[in-house]
Amino acid sequence: MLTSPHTSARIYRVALAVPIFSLFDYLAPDDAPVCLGVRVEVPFGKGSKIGVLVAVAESSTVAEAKLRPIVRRVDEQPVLVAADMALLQWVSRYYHYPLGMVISTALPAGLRQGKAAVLPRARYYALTEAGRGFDALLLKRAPQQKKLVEQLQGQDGVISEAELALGGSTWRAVVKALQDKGLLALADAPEVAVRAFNQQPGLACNADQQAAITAVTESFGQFRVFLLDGVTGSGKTEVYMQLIAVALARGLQVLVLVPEITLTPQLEERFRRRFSVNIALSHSKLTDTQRQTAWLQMQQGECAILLGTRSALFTPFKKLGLIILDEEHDTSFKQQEGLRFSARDVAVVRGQRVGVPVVLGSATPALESLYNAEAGRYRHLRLPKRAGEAVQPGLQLLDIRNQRLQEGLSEPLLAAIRATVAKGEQVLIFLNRRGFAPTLICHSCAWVARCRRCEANLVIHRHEQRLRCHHCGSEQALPTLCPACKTGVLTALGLGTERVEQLLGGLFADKVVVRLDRDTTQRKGTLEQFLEQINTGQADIILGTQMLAKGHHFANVTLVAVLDVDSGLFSIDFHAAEKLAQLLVQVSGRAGRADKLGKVVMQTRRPDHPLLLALLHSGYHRFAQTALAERQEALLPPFSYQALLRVQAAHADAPLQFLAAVVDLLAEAASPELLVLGPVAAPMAKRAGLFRYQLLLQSTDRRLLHQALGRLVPQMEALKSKQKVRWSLDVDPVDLY
DNA sequence: AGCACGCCGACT
DNA sequence: GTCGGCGTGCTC
Repeated sequence: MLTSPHTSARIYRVALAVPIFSLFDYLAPDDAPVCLGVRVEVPFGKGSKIGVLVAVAESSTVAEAKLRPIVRRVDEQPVLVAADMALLQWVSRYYHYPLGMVISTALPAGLRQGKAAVLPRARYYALTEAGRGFDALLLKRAPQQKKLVEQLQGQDGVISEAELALGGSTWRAVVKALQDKGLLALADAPEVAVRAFNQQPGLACNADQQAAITAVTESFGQFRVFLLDGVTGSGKTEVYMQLIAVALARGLQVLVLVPEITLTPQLEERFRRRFSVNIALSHSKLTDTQRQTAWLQMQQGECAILLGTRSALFTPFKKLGLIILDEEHDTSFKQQEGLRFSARDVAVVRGQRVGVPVVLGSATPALESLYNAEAGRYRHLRLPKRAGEAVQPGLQLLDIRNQRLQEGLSEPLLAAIRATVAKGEQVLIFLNRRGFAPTLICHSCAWVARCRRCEANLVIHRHEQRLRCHHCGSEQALPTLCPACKTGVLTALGLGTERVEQLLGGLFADKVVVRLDRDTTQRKGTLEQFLEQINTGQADIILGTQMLAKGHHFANVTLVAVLDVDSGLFSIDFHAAEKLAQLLVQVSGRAGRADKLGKVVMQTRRPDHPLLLALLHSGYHRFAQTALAERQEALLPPFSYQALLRVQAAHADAPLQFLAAVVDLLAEAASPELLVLGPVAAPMAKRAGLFRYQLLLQSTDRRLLHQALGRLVPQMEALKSKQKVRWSLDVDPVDLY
């Protein structure tokens, strides 16, 4: 026999969304032309699944009897072209995550399920031959028709229904009338619908902004990373918009990534006012259909700008020309479960592969970005001046040792609040802990309310009269009597936003106190309502958590208070200092807009702490230098590379057994350049009923680390002790918890 | 990840 | 007697 069935059959290699590090082989239909990147439906176990065809082979290592034919080919055209697929394959290798799972995070839900990859038909109109030569003055009695004809004559192109709708609600009648006159007709979709007509002129830029715009513009058409390092209010957004204008004028699409959904409406509004092109949005608050539409619009070139969060990074583009990533230091760009990718890092890789400039913007760049800029890998563009009249607010430390505190607020701070609201100005108070108090303790027997499933205390939510675990979500009614000794008085220990709100409400009874945290903004639209209330001056004191620090500008805030700086100073995670510094600077950026001088007060028991002093006296960049020097000394990232192996199991000893086996495996391929730290119990050793341990791998040689991981992953898959645990690998972790 | 099979508790 | 709990095993 010259050919065995094994080698004569054509094999499709298909990526499926299952947590297995291999492709699945199927018998290909022998007549069909091969087209990589199309979706196929394949039999899988009892049922069937949708996967993506990633390779074709002549033979398979899978036993012949196991091979089954595909059910059907879903797409005519690939949903992912070679370049998209290459990026996803890189992501799969770098994060050591199965390709099928990577693809599944890149595809919108509908496409994952096998729905047709078709856009709701968008219709376009263009002038007819007669229309192009028509004297528009003859339409002077129909001003809207005249306007449209002139507009289209001026730009010599097509216009979409969406674009027409921007011109007013009567567009259908206008189009109908012009069609009846033979001046306008349906047209084909344009190649790339990114014409920036009706673009509003940009604002005047200062020299620094202009230099940044010029530098990036000169890099169009080639890969280069720019770190746009500009203090709050220095006009980064204007730089983005002028760069977008350049891209649009060249018929290129732009990807804009922001860390949080709350930031998209503001940016979207500014973009829409400036550019009358189609802008697609992609973030988790949209429906699956909306996200899929955005995805297909970008892929097919129907939209010029995509504005989105982390997951929008994988959207395929027809003609990508520029990537902008705002607030690049923000850790929301790092996905914290499943495929733990950094949208910032992958954006840089994407820019490199496609050959386009990548702009990373921040007032407080991540230490690794500053390091990359210093090393010459990124071009450092500085915007040191605030645009307009605004003055950088003054940071000041308030030593609260030996001070009498009322619910965590010192007397000098209360006096400052009093003085500020008396002037009719607003106060922003920042406390990164929601709920009423983090601990409920019995005054007589010292019983503490603990979560049964986690190694954590339950948080008191007094308004709802509940105890809640902020780690697993379990909750119960707030007891009135100590469950242990049945006699003691239960006392609330510590500070949460709810408690501070209550104090302020009492002390400033004639003022409006607004609390902004996950508990008060749960319902859709409430955040927007609060922000509106604040911006129209109907709030005097604004109190809240993290969410206050991001992106919002409060024009009338002249005093910002940070209540618990110290909790950020003493952490086992070496990232904590950097995050605290960024937070303080970002928070301070919310104060002192326009003509009003702002002040930022930080309560601390460590007024001599070097980090606080560096930040206070020399600013963020000097702090960053100091912190980078410390990291270099300790060979921590960015001077080394890390991967964290997290393991959890229902049984207490299973994770350690597994990790002991992993350590043995690593020892076989021992290298002095590869540090194996651990295994240790996770900082929260039990969470949601599962016992957690971790192992940290570190090396100054990135290639070496990834080689070790590449060997380790299949070995871990083969371990017998694997069956009792769940493990996940976090490459470049930003959170060592 | 799903989705089966498979052996031990509280219910009609 | 069975409905169903989630342990573990497999998917080309």
